[in-house]
Amino acid sequence: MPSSSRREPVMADVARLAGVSHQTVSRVLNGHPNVRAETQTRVRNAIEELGYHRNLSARALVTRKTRILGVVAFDTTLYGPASTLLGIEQAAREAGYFVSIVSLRTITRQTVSEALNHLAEQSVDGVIVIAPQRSAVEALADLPAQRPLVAVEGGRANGTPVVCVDQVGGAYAATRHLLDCGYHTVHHVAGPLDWLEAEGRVTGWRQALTEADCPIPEPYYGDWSPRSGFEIGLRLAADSSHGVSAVFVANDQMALGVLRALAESGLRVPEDVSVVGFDDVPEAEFFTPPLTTVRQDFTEVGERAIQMLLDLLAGNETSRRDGGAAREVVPARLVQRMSTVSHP
Amino acid sequence: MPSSSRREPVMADVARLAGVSHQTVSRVLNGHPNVRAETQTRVRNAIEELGYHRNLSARALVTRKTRILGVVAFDTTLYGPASTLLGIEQAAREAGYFVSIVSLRTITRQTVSEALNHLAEQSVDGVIVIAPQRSAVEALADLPAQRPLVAVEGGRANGTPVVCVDQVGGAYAATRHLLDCGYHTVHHVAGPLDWLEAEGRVTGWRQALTEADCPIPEPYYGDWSPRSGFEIGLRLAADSSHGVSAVFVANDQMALGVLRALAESGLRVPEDVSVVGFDDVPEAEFFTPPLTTVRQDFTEVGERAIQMLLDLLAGNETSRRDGGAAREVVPARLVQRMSTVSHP
DNA sequence: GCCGTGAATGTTAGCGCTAACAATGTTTCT
DNA sequence: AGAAACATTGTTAGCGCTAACATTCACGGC
Repeated sequence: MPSSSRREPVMADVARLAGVSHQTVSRVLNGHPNVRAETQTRVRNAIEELGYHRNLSARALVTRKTRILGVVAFDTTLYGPASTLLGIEQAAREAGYFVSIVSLRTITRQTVSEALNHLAEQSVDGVIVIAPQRSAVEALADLPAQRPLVAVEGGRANGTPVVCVDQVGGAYAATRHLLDCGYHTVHHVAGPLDWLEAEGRVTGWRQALTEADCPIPEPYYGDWSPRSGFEIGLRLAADSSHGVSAVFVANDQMALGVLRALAESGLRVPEDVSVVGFDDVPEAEFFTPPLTTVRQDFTEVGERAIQMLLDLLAGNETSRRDGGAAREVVPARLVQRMSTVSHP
Repeated sequence: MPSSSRREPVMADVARLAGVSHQTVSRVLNGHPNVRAETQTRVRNAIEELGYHRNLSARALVTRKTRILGVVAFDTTLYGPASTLLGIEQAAREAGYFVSIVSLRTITRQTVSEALNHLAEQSVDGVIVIAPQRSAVEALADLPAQRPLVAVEGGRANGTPVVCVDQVGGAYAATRHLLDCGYHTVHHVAGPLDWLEAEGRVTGWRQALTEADCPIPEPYYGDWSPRSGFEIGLRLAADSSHGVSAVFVANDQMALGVLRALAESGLRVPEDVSVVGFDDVPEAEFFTPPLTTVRQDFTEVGERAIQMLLDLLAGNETSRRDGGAAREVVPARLVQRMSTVSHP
């Protein structure tokens, strides 16, 4: 079987077959302008015939560009990060880049730094960090920024460009919606405060209450898990005698736990308590009852992050770390379902 | 700022600083045995001092190994694929490999083939395909297998090594559990039949019923989404007059829809109908009621897949496509919660 | 004391590609 | 017509690394 033992064809093989120099093959491959149409065809046919494809290592060695983008992500089993990652990967591939991922189990300065080193080893052309926690942001701030970098949900530490969802606006809309339902105030089940998303949602919630001149109850703090939502839900139920009747929960998973706790405590949603979540996971529509929540367009976030990173690469580092770092905000919008109802 | 304009250090720089040849540096880096301890230290110090790290493109060019593994995945926003991907990535990184992913929106022969081409362009050392659909398996079978490949949930088409969860056993356990609760038979809400997982679960369910000599009702077919579960749930509720009272649903998302539909139809779970799901997503514990389901250890699957692929790479293609392709089966286990109850 | 052995290091030759320059033809302008 | 411009192709020199071979030195057996 000679064909299987033959080595992969290289540019010189194509050149020989097409009767040109290897440089001409390179020119065809790279779309250089000054190649005769007839020569192009001959080269392309030879490429086709041999099943040739470029050796990217050799190319990267001389161009100093790997066309690999690195992504650092945290807890990719959650709907949000997973969707963002998907958007990133598809946009990157579309643009002719490869995506190398590093998933973190925990976010600390050290793990973030290790992840970036791992990607640096690979000489990625640029990095996207899905960095929802304050510690990640700090880790980024500390690190020498040798390489184009875009943060997703990352705050604006040290002038890193950022793409994020309008957490404040989404939370404001959720809270406003509950106030519009006729409640005197809205309780809040927040996420862990070292998460920027949690903080933004607290801010939006508080802002809506302040504007409407409502009392601002102490928020409850969960850890995003259904379990924490459940436990807080039990406390909410106990407190409901003294007026808990509208709750804005910082994510859908905790909202699920809250719903469950309220049900177990004999409270009906939305008749006794109205609940709003955040994320709009695919399941939210089928909770009991279907959850009114705030939709985030994660795919859009991923696409914009890649776009920003590509701009950075094209602009050859221009406008980076010049104090005027870009910040793109993707809007969030309320999706009304059945866990909220107008209240007399 | 001279330090910022200075180019990245290369092996020769390290060699100069350590007073050795570049080859000795290479030997230290690659753990060759015959280097004096004192020399090693000098080299390592020089590496440290310069912040040197190898240029992997140059290395790959000569070794013909990129140390990149490719992963082709489908719908990574689902809990299962996302978890598997996570396990794969972490195990690969542990082993000193990089992971390049390609996410597919749809699985067809063409998209799978394109994804593999994309990875081939990058000269990945090996590929893992998370290939839960029959069409993916067929696409793999068609493709020239130039490169070590492991399939996850992929059937055993054409002798590709496979890692998968014991779908049949899990479904059997779920069905058996419902029979043990005292039901005369168990209805099944299946996934789309071109998914191997759906097929395996149907098989396990049917097997348990056959063994117990129970009537085998026609399964309902959904598309994994909560919505399809909901719609089927409404039909189940309508049918419940003639005896639907135990349901095994092929995944937790559809089970959620079923629960919702039953509740809307005024049927209580588990008093009127018992329901078992499949997957054990983190939310399952907080459904209304908490869902009895079958847990799959996706992380384990990912780790084993990497292990298998590394073995393949180490064994230098041995034992590949020799008819005796490996097949590892990861057990699934029933998690009892509150959506099932013993029935008189 | 001489030689074989092996440990420790250095030297050389590419891997396959692109950038830079060189060498041709082919227009086009004056 | 001659020169200047341009289009088209070829030639050469590395990019930074590892494999293979070459060299040096120390040591033990005879």
